[in-house]
Amino acid sequence: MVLIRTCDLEPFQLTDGVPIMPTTTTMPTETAAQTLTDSGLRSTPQREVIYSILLNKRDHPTADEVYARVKTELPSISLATVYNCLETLVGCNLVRAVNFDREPTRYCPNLRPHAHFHDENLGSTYDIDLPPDLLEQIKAILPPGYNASSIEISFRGHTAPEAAQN
Amino acid sequence: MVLIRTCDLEPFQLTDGVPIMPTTTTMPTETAAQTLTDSGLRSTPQREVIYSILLNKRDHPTADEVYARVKTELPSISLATVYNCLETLVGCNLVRAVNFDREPTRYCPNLRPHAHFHDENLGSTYDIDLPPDLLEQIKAILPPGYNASSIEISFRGHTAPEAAQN
DNA sequence: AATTTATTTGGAATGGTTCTAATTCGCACT
DNA sequence: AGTGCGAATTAGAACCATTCCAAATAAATT
Ligand SMILES: [Mn+2]
Ligand SMILES: [Mn+2]
Ligand SMILES: [Zn+2]
Ligand SMILES: [Zn+2]
Repeated sequence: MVLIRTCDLEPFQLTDGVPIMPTTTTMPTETAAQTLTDSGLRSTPQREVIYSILLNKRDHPTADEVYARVKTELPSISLATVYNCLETLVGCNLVRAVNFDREPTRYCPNLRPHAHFHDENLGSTYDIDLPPDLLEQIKAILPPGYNASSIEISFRGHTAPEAAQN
Repeated sequence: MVLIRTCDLEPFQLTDGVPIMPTTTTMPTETAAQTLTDSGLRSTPQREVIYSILLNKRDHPTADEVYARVKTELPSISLATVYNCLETLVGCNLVRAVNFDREPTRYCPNLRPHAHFHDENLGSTYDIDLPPDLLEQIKAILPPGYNASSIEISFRGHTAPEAAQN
């Protein structure tokens, strides 16, 4: 894995030549470290590694799954720190928390407006891109006086085997 | 409160002259007892009272809130039974479980397709009716091979004081 | 280097929900 | 109406994802 930098601002990680970067509407203009310090927080190895783990495998892992993955890089990290870091990353809008019913919270670095599809057979979660016009239509069903700060759309169901997923 | 019966099939509860009934697209054709026995389950006082409590005050109560309300009618009921009954009512599609992030599950007797708005100030939850065509448009964003068995749409935000709620 | 403040850490606590095993109930069949 | 049997209720224990706590460590500031 190699760190590259585009525009002298954005450090992206290369794995097998595939650039890994946060999925934003526009190109990201800040590194995670920048976003953290901009929010008055410190850039720590734990936060950076956890963020990179979310970027590298976007399968919406739970805190436990993140814990298992980060331990290979930071063997002495604690589960409490994983929770703390994930909360911090969510707090500065680098990551989104995704919930399905009462299952453990999952974490997603995709910052574009998108819905989630949860395959009940596989337990897998997929991103479904949300057309901007549809998002507007959905917001439009709210009666006057209802001011939404966030919208969440989630599907449950099954995926056909031929719909090849990552 | 008076129990009335229309069509010799549907027992509705009258509170101050206002008929209380499940909110379905069409008029309900079965009583709760019917739906239960049709599902091979028994109609018990606990199940009936809990269902009537959900119909009478549609504020999306939690299991604890249902417990507090049902105790006035069935003082010896247990919290475990409240959970059991709610699960049973959800299982035979008389009631829907509604989740906001990791908050306690709430329960809703509105069976029409609708979204939920959660007021973060008041902690209140409101039903937002969902136009059928919009529901179709939302389903249409799924790639081929993704078969959704349920869709959930939830808003978080604040309501203006003049948007008078129940 | 010393001080200050933020972060990490292990372990305990929390709280909504589920599980367990005993009791009670509803219902079908005498 | 009484009996038997499976279903439902009950109290309390257990579960488990998450949060809290207080001590240790690390990062920034002086
Ligand atoms: Mn699942
Ligand atoms: Mn709330
Ligand atoms: Zn996602
Ligand atoms: Zn509802």
